[in-house]
Amino acid sequence: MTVQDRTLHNFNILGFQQDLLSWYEANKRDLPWRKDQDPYKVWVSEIMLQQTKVDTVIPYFHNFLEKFPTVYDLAAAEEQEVLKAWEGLGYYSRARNLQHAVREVVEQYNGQVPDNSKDLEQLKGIGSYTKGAILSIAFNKPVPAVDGNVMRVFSRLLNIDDDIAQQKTKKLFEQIIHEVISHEDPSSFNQAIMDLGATVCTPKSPSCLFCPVQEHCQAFALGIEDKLPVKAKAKKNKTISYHVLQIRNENGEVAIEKRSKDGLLANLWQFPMIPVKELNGSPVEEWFYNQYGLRIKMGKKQGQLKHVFSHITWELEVHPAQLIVEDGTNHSLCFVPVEELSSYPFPVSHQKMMQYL
DNA sequence: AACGCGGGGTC
DNA sequence: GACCCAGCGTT
Repeated sequence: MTVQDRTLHNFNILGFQQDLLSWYEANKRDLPWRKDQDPYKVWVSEIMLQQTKVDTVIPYFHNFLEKFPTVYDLAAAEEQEVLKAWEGLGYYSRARNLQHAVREVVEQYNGQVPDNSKDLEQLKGIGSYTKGAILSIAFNKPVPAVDGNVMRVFSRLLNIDDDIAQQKTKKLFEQIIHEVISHEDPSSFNQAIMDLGATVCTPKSPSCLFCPVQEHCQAFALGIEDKLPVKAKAKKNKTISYHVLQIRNENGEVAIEKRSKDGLLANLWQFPMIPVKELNGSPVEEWFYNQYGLRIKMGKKQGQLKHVFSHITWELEVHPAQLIVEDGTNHSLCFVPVEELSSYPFPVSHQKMMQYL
């Protein structure tokens, strides 16, 4: 059974393309990365837009392009500079992978973003969606760019109830778009689906009465648009408690450290964090000495905050502390003046704690 | 195939 | 609270 047999047997492809594209021509959003088709700008915007709303991305996009106008500027930058420009945007591996890939483009492709699938998909951070987005938007090639929007729109259009959280469902939609995409204007086609998904065919309360492709939509005809798409529930979020120390030395400088190069918030900076679970009732000062080899005296709690990630919740209790002896031995802490903190990339949770300094 | 990976907005 | 968002890399 082919994709066409299962889903497209009664779908008016040419009529759909025409209705979609003429709606897009009249209603497309005015977005900063749509001013030209510079592949580098398209690339940066697509990485920023992964799991991130347009309104959040816009100021970051402007700032990033101002700091790193070309692949050469980004390739030459310090990673910490790039992370600083990404600070607050989340999913920081996107920034590190983007710079890694841009350096490869400079070295292997003479600074030209590849215009073919084979080369694009082996660049770090470019998966199936981003590859399709770059090829279609920047190079006008008829390649599917299937994201959450596309799966939502087409699950409703074609009444497909496969779980969109599954990998194989994304492949099904890529086959469908392969059949349906406009070869006349693939760039507008892919962007039109995204605009439609963002502004009309929304996750909740879609505006079917104003939908330019309503007459092509099976879910609307059946009155089941609010039942689609089907998506498996996410795993439950776990809570971890920490004491966070804002340690001053005799010069009033404050202690920060760089996080691991792997895992959560990789390579960002933070105030030292003590997992409450590891204390087992023993004093923080003792745990800290065993871990860092430095004597400190902890002060009274200054405040607390809760920070929710997609898969973890941090419960943070903020304490001031004083360094007793600077022994000059190896430890991972840097003592820096408070006014210099703004030059380091910090997670949002630690930015919020700076009010207690 | 499942999981780790941010942060903000909406209802 | 739960859910969503122009997903990807690792295991």
